[in-house]
Amino acid sequence: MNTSISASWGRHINAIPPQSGEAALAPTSSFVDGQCIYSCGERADQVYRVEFGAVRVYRLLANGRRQILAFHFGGDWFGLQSRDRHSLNAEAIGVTGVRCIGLQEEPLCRPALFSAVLENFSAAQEHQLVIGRQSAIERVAAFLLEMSERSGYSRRFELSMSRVDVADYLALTIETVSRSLTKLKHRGFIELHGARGIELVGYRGLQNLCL
Amino acid sequence: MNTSISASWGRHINAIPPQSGEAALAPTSSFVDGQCIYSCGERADQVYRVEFGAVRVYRLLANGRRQILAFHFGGDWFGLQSRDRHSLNAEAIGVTGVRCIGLQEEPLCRPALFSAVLENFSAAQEHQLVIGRQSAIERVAAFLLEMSERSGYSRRFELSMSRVDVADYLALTIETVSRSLTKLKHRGFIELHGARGIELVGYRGLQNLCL
DNA sequence: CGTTCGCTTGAATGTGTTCAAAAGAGGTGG
DNA sequence: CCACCTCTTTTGAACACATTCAAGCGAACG
Repeated sequence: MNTSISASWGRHINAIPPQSGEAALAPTSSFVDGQCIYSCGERADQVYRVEFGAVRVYRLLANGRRQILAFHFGGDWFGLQSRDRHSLNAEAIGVTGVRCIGLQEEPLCRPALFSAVLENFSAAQEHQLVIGRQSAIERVAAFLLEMSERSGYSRRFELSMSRVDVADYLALTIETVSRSLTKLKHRGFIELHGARGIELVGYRGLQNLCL
Repeated sequence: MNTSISASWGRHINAIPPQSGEAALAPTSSFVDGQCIYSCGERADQVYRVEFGAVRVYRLLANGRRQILAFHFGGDWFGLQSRDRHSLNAEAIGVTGVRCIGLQEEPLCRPALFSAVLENFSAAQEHQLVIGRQSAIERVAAFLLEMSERSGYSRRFELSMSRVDVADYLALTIETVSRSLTKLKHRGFIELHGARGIELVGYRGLQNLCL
């Protein structure tokens, strides 16, 4: 159920009701794969933090194309907007737990939020560089390094997202992503274990590709 | 002196010394065209606000390519980083006045700064979309609309930057930018007045191109 | 065992890049 | 004021890279 551009879920189907005390201030909602966390046009009166699983933040264009602006994993804050309405969509990737915090309860200028935005901003800039000035194989290499870093710099890890997601994140097609992965394998930089399993053999080599 | 990737200026050559009172807290420095405001690796202990002129924020890649991440104009804040050192470069475009504010004097979480970062973040995301999922002519159209908006939605305006800057902002080559402008002219969307003068004839048409 | 879905591979096409040259614009000096 | 120079921009033709369309493969599931 990953090809959920057209078949999108409603909001908060499985939302865990807020409990008394601490949980009321920061309730955790659970989402299934492809389920919408918030969508473009809704009021942006909450910020979110990933507890487990992963989240994709994206926007759809008129021609039907999709650009994923960011992936968020455990501990990441997301959902902060400059205006009062969301201009993007957020969906769960796999079973995902998200802590929601109302902005009225939370001082907007809390240091943690501030650095969260700066972190998001920095990541967006980094990604601008990748999709702006890197070739297909370099983008895929950069992506793998980013995912490795996000999973604690592990040499072997499982991608939590499908090829479609990777392609829409890197502004490529799934075919080009697939071809680039094959090239990286043939050049001895990576080893593929099934569709999602990645092993970085030539870490240095990958880094050299990206800059 | 716009081709100043290799021939870069030193910092603060024309920096106006801080004056007593209010100016000491927020001194305004003046920069000439192409002059460096801050560069990658320097300590990021200040935030900046454009008083007049324009600023380009960019990064150079190993292969010599440049990606301009943002242009900043009068009133815009820039220079905020998540880490303590700049990961980007900032240069003046034309004669430019910049107000510098030390971060130690300024509470980092001031609402104005917070919304400035959100604004920057939002612009970066918007730009990700443009360079990720738009064709050359759509990017140029989006750029012209952005510049028009930045100059108070005027139908007729002068670009403050060269074609090289436009190209490096849109992740294209100068040739492609030039060709796209010509196409837009032939399609009756714009009128060109010299190299920098732009007149938007078909505002609606341009908007339809972008989404 | 057959179907479905996601991924990979192949061939043709198209869009943007690269290299090269010409045309404009702006500035200086005679 | 015009000629000349330089730098930017435009235009042209060949090329490269990613996309598109199409088919084949493999794993998961009923």
